[in-house]
Amino acid sequence: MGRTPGSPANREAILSAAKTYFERHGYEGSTIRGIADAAGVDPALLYHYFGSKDQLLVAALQLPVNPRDVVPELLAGGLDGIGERLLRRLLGVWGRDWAAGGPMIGLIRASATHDEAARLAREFFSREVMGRVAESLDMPQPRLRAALVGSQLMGLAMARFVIKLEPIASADPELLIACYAPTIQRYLTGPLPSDDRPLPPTRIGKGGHQ
Amino acid sequence: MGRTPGSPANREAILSAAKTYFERHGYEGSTIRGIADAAGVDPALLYHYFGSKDQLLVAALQLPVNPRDVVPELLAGGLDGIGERLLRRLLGVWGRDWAAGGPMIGLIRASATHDEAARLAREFFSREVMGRVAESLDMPQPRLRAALVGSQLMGLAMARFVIKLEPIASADPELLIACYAPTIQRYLTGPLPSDDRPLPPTRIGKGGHQ
DNA sequence: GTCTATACGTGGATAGAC
DNA sequence: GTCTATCCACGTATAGAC
Repeated sequence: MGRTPGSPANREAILSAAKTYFERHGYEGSTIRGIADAAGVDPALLYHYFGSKDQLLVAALQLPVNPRDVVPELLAGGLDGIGERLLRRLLGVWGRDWAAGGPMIGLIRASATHDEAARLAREFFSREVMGRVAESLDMPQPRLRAALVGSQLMGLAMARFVIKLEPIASADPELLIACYAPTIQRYLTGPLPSDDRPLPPTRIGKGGHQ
Repeated sequence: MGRTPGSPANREAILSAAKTYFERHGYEGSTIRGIADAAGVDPALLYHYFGSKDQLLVAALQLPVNPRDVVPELLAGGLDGIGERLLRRLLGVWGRDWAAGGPMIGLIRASATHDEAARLAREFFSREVMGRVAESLDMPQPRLRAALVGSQLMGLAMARFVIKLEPIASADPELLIACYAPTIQRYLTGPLPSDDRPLPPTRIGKGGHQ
């Protein structure tokens, strides 16, 4: 997608600093001045490049990998063991501690206090992730399934990186994979309750598309 | 435990307002002035009663039900169907929308940006919840099990109340119970990976107590 | 117990020189 | 493109009158 307008010396530094800053402190906890300091540039530059704190947030939280590519790639391997592959991939991206590259953590953190970040996360999840899954997953109620998966992954992220709940926080990735894979697998391919009994008027999975 | 010192007219109003305020806006998003306004009192009163914003937070986030009582109560019903009972109980407390009484949501929200809140959540979870579970649950690796449960519950809370991810956000509680109960049940009573293969030196469940 | 006034810092954002 | 200076709003917290 070409190059974003104006990518000289410091723009990347700002973006990189903003990424880890939002990741650790959330939205309100992050300050323009603080990010500027971390990037080693003048605060005014952030406005010059991004206009506002909000816009810096959305710029910083662009994911390094596009689910548009990843989701089909994971599904291409077949439904068997997809839970395990998904987890292994994700934990690889997140890293063990605060290695850069976990803007999703930043998004989660920011979502907790900042409404726009929550909206961002919601729309991203609904459109990019759940949409893709719904397209490719040959199962009833794909949106519900994707949301269930998302909820468990968010919980894992919270426990491991935000709350730092032991033993999850410092557990070996393989242990986490082994623990969570069956859950993810069931959410994606297992039986779901409303297969049996019809649902109250919450219109779920009705209409089939999206 | 008796009565906290100085419980006149407005103290309860402040506490109640602070509860819902932290619940919705997290820690940094909540302001002394805002809480005071919501409670209909003067900002200075908050300092008079609680001393600081931090102390107000810990006062406001005292859970209405004590896990010390709830955990044994749930376990008393036997291991069969404990996942479902746990979920039903929890969703009942949380309510459908922003009915007061969900300080746990506030704690989660605040934890995302405020380190002390995260520490609070961690210690509360480790000591109060996981400790109780470990005592009463006759299963190997009780701490890991409790943490897994916690992670899924946090994820559910995030999806339903913070990110508002559909269809989870507006789903009928019974649907959620049906979806999540098997997961919780497996985390509590199902087989866990490290029953088979020994773990890397992350010392989990080794030593047995706390 | 309750409120007014205020100190003091810090945050986001802008104007304009270089 | 980069930096200095600055505006202005709002945050926590305190002192002290009533």
